[in-house]
Amino acid sequence: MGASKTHIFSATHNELAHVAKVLAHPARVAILEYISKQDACICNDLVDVIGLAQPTISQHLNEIKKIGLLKGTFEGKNLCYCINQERWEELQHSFHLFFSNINRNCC
Amino acid sequence: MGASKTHIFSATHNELAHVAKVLAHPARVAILEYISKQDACICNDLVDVIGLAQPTISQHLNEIKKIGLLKGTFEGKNLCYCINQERWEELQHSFHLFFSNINRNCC
DNA sequence: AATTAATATTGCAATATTACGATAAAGATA
DNA sequence: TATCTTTATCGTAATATTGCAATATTAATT
Repeated sequence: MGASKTHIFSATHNELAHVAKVLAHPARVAILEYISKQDACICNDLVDVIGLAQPTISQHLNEIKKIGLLKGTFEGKNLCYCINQERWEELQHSFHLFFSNINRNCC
Repeated sequence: MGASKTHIFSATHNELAHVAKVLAHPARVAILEYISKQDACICNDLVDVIGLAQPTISQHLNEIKKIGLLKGTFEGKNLCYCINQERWEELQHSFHLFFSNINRNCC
């Protein structure tokens, strides 16, 4: 087999897993941290900052974009993007919720 | 190629990615949520609760165990385990830190 | 010691991810 | 229009993950 059986899990569980998957690569963690700490939009220094080839960075950025964490313009040469703060806080909340639900009386 | 270039990233980034990878599968999210909400230790109902074959559950549990999220006894028939609360809070803090660092003045 | 009931490991097939060279596409500038 | 600069896509090889059947292991019970 090899494909995850997503249909047997709840939407909430699938969504958290889907987002976690994007954070499950150090390059994407590094990219997100770098962008989120910038004062202005990002243009083209990620390849130098991260240290992976340009196509690889482009693919990682696309994964991040797919879960809605980036906003800005993505057309042609003058692209300019940054963190989508609303989505960021949404995901922050999802992880907070997940980690909040723990029972204290156990072994 | 195909292998992540972990050596070019910081320990912090690698660690967060490593933990996120464990959360990057709905079965493991479901398992963690189920265990964390139990009043007592877990014995053997996970296969029924989750709906995957016993070897698959065992493998997922092992992934969770590897990042230190489970504590208890894991020997033979009478195994009995639950969430390692200290580690849980440690990871909670890591994700909180990651999501806290965002700059507000952007596009 | 044999049986039973539970989890762990092995082996394998299917699928997904990672990375990058080559190339394409888009837009600014000469 | 030709050129330059930058990002996106394609193609491909290497590696990792997912899932389960078969089997092994473990320890309690008979």
